Amino acid sequence: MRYSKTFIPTLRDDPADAEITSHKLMVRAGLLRKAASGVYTWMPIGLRVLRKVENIVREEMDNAGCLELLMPALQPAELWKQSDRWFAYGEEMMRLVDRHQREFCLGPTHEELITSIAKEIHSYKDLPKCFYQIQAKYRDEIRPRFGVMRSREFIMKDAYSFHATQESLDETYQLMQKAYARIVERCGLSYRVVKAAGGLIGGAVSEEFMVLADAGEDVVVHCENCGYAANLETASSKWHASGENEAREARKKVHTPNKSSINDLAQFLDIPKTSVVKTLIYKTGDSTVAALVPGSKEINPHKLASALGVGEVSLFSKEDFEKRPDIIQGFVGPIGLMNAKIVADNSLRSLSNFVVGANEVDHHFVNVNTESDFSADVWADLVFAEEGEACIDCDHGQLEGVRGIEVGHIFQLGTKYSSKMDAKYVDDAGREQLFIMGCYGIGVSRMVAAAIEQRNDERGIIWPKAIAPFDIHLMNLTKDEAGLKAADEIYNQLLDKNEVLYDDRLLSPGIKFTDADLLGLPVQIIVGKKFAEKKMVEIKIRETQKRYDVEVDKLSDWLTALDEN
RNA sequence: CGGGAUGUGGCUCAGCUUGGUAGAGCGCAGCGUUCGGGACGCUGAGGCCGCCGGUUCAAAUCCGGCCAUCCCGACCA
Repeated sequence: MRYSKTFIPTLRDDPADAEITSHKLMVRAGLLRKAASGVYTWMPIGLRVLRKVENIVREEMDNAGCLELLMPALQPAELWKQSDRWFAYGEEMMRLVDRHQREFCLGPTHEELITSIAKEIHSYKDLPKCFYQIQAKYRDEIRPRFGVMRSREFIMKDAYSFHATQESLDETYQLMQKAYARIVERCGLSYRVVKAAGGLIGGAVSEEFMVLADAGEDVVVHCENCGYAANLETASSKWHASGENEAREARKKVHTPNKSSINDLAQFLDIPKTSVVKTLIYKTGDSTVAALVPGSKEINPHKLASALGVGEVSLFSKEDFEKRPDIIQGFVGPIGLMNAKIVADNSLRSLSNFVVGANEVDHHFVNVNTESDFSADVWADLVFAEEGEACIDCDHGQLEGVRGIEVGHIFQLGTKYSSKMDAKYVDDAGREQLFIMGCYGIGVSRMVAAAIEQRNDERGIIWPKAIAPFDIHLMNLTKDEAGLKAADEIYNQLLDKNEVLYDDRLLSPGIKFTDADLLGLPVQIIVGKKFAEKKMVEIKIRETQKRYDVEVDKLSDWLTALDEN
């Protein structure tokens, strides 16, 4: 492609509304333009990158035996009402009404639609089946952010598998896991696979593919020793509460004037923060939940929600406390608490003689012990794992935290959707059975941003070859006939084996160099003054900035050698 | 939705405190000189100062409302 014939509007300044590197570079290099918050145009050169990622994904899905189809983005409300997600999805769903007042949404995901299609699989003999599509998804994010990293319209590859048995699902799940690993590797990115929370999609087994980058919105907790890795939302650790093995003493109520914070209270009573147990009041639906965790640890609301088997919990607000005058903010405790489910962190089992609120202004109980003083309705791991704590799997490795960008997520769904939507096949005994399902998503547009986030320098983007918009950036710096002709010839030759961007513009060299580094194609070939003198061109490797002078005749050998290592 | 900030040619911004002629750099067009890391000179085009209303002889500037955009939190590919 001749530069003069394409359209790559590059910018000198960072756009004012971009915060992170990948977003700034995507706009500056002319890949992306904003239409509205979280809604973007993929410019010609950006689209080339997107298509390359799509094609890698497509190849790997096809190799894994998946079938590509294309479902509509526009979906009728009825389907979503069958699965109850018309309500559960809430504000995040883009909804619209047609001229006949029929309700629709723009699909945030396609479990319902694909399940309705899968109903045409009637026999176990036709299982398993895995379908996928690459298509725009719509989610009315509370806060779109960071360009296409978190946008409201984005390109996703979503796949859905249907099975007769759990074993079959396991097999496909493993296959998809391998395919996903290959996709991220082929895109040239370093990543980690982590245990994940199911979220709104649901399901018991779920893993995320995280591209490692400081600008990532997620924190990956991992163990260098055994390779354990999990999203901070679900990560667990081994840590020890103090006060184990102490002789249990009798509970006592003490006066603690204005000491409602953990810090103040620990100081006032002269005890470690681990011995103060905080009681946090949450609501979920109409019910009230009291969550007990050691004062030194942060509660993880995701874990609380899954311990309760609900989608979401929210902390009591001022208004909630006003409605429950029996719950006294700052002095809440499990003893004598009415009409609230008590969920306690597992660590409290090995903690004795701790402190809790007395449900009375300015009072706490000391020397509290589980079993003798109160009992929990649910025991669970409720706290965030922290850096430096011992690994839950191997016991002796230390946990570390790194930031990552979630580019893929795979789930085992079980019969969650097939049961709601009554999707069945007939088994070998002639009986109807619900499909067992899995689903597998890759953020294709996000992958592009993640790649830039991981690979850039102060000059611009450094594309991995597999997803670069072109392979070679050829530029002609000469103005004389001979140089022009030579550059044209080199361009035509290179086209046989490469995708070439040929900067044929009549501009000063500085502009061409700067644009080339900003665009970040892996290899630059420069036809300049050495051509007139010695019939030589210069090859520059974008990543290393290293330059090599090469005779024109040897150019193709050189490029072949470059490809091979 | 809560907290913070911003809106002025295509882009990045100044001007607003103290009301009175709309500015700079870059980009764009033309001419000339340059030509290996965003060259230079001259000339020129381009702006309902986010929108609506108010105050005033007079509003980019002061006041009110709305809208849009960005950042921090809950959401997630």
